[in-house]
Amino acid sequence: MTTHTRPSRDDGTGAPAERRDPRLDRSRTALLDAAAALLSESGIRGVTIEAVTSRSGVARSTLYRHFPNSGELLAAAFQQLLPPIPAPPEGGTPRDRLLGLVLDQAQQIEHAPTTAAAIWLATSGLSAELPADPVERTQFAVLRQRIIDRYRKPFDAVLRDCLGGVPRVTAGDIDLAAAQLIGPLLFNTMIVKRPNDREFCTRLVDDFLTVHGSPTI
Amino acid sequence: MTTHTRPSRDDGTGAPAERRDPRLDRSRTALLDAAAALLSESGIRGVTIEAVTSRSGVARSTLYRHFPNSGELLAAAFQQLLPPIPAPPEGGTPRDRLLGLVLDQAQQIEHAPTTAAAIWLATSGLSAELPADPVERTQFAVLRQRIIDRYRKPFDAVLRDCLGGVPRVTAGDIDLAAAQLIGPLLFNTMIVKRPNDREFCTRLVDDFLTVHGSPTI
Amino acid sequence: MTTHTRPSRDDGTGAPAERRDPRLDRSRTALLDAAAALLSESGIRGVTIEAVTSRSGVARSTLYRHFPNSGELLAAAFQQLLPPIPAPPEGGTPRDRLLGLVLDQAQQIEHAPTTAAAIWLATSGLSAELPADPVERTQFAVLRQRIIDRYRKPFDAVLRDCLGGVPRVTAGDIDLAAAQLIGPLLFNTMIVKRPNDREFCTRLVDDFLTVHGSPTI
Amino acid sequence: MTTHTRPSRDDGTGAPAERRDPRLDRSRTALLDAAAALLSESGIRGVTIEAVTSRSGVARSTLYRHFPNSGELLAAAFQQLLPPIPAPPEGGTPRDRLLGLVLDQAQQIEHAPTTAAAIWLATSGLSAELPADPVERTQFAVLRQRIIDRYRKPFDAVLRDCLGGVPRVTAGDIDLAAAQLIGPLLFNTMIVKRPNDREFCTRLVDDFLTVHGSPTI
DNA sequence: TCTTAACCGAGACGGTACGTCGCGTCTTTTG
DNA sequence: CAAAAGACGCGACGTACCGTCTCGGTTAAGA
Repeated sequence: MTTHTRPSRDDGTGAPAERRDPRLDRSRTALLDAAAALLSESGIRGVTIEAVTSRSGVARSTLYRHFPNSGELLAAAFQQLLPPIPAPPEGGTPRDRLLGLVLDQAQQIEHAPTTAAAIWLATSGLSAELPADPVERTQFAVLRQRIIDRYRKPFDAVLRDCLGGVPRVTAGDIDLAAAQLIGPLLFNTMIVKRPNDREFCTRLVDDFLTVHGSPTI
Repeated sequence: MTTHTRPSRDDGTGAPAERRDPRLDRSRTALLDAAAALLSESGIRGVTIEAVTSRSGVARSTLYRHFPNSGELLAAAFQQLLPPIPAPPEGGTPRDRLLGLVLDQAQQIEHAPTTAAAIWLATSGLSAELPADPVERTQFAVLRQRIIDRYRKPFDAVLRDCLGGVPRVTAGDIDLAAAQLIGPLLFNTMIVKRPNDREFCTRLVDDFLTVHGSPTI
Repeated sequence: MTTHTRPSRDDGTGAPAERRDPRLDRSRTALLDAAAALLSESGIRGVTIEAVTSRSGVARSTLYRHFPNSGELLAAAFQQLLPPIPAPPEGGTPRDRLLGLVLDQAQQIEHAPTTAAAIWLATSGLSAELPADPVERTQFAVLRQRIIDRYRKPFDAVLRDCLGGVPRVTAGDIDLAAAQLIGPLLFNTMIVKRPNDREFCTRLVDDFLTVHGSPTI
Repeated sequence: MTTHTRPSRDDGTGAPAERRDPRLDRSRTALLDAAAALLSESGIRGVTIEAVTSRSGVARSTLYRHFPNSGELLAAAFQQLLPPIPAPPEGGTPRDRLLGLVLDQAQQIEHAPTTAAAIWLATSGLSAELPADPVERTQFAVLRQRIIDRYRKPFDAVLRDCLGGVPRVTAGDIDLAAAQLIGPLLFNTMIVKRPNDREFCTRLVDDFLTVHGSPTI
């Protein structure tokens, strides 16, 4: 089990971590470590309150002081397991960079926790009630944003770069590109259970460029 | 609540329904009706063994004679709720037909039970153990196939038709088309929570044709 | 630990015990045995749901099918421990019989479970909310009645006998006698923590007879 | 809610209250006020550590500096709520004075906190472990003494007075009188849940005098 | 007057017990 | 003899208090 997010005082709320009771961090870290370990070992079903508390040595009541329910705990555990967003490929032709990007994403989708998190988020939205208040940044919401960023961020960089010559690259352009390039990977993985091999990815990129590629790229 | 699948003796196992105790059908139908009703009323979380039995008046033990566990019951309930696969659009230019197809799918993804089922299937694959035996055609497997068909079948018809002039339309071609046209819809719905409006769908189809459209179409 | 109430199908509700699932009796008996044992070993505080279930091997949920809460369980455990109402003394002069009666009661009050039960009942009336519905014969109510009977029954027999010549012995007479003869014992035990020795009891009886004794007795 | 005991520096330990940090008194008073208020509002069950601290604004740790556990706090709260011992009736015939006394006590037993305290004390003796060390004058012990005094003191005064002519009135005589006159009231209240009306009290006194009354009284 | 030690609020922490819900297995009784 | 009825063991949930503890911040008392 490898945890990708370094332990941090920041609890994802963006609040400045001025002076806090250090015990809060201690117990929170212990909880997240245990939860993440259980998650990667036994899957979603393994992340029970009982298992997490007994493994971490943290008391039940303390757990509930950090997370309002088991869903939030799971969301936090997923965050713990998400690998950092890979740096977008920098050198080479625009085609190379786009291809690198798509291959990166394909690999991430292969990576269990990432997809699991994405799908779990979607499921939760259907089966359970979401926290309505958008202000309250729950772990659930944080996780959602991280998942989106994971798809979105690399495109921001590369596309903004590749289409640099073009006056305006709107957000809509990027959204469309992400949908067209990542969506098919998702479809393969989720629905038809087919692997995203290099050939498939190349095809996606080339088709994309056929349509959107300005002569300059 | 509307049930889309007519009550049938066929339990999805493909077994010939020759001579069976009629009581078996009675209780099975009652269970499925109750489960489907609960599913559409209260969502996945509402489909509990207790709720289904008490609502259907069928005994617990009888339920377990039909479904090995609550997951299978849920899968069956989803099937009950899935609308029939829409007939692929027939008239018009290939572009019109493709667009009709994509709009259909966009609408289906909007339709809660369908997406819910798809996502739940994906989640289950992650969190729970799947029935390993591929021979045993569980309701789970049946549901998976129906979901796939739902995406795949219409493309079979339309593409095979549109590209009729071309010597070979391989299965791979169809898979690619489905991935490129449906994947983005899925991405929008699941990840970024954006609606699939008509403009977006049109764009997908046009881009697809720009690349794959032979002069004939 | 000795249990004074024989195991019985009757659960105190007075319902005829026609044909019942024998498992109900099995688990109920196991629960009551465990609870009574814990009660006599560790006192009221020892009768926790956890302790009772783990000791009896009966599941939590089963316990709650028999007793709506831990209070009712405790009440039932007390019943289990109450010794049977002693047969009122029969031979001898009225004075002898009354004295025997009072000595009996003094001894009972010495007997921990009986007093504990009585006092616990009183406490519950103060600290917790009693089941309001008098129809619903909870274990709590049953226990209360048994405690009252324990004081009242022997007097019924003896007084009715002693004052036999007198045309009417009203319920009020018996109530008064019980209060005057048992009350002081209670006072000694509860408030001033003094023992009820033979001398004290004799004194009570003699004083009582001085006042109420007709020439005939 | 009326508190019968004036706020005092004396914490019942008998220690001389020479020079003390005034903050100690401040927090102690706040705690007792809150505890007494909660007790009279919500009964014994309402006097929790959390409720008392949050209501009084006193910190948990401060509370535990004053009271070793929640039982002691409750005992102190009871003391706070006990009305002062009523002055024994002075004028009139001995019979009048005795009757006044008994009616007073009957009324006190009606008064919730007093009985509650008495019964709670009795219960605690059964269910929990008492502080073994007799030297340490806990609030618990103090409360016990106050409850006893409450029954005993008035009798001391009246009986010593009434039987003044008689050479010796022993402590035993007074104990007996208290038991015979108060015990029945207790019995009525605790066991048979019957009210102590004036007729009953009169009867008790008259019977008592029939036996113990010298010709002079 | 200025320290400095006691006292304080706030509340995190490990525990124990509660009462609830859902599962999948099983027995008993009935139509 | 199969279906209903539902008891049963199990395991997880979220809540409520307890008594201990660690924090800094204030404040009264002695230098």
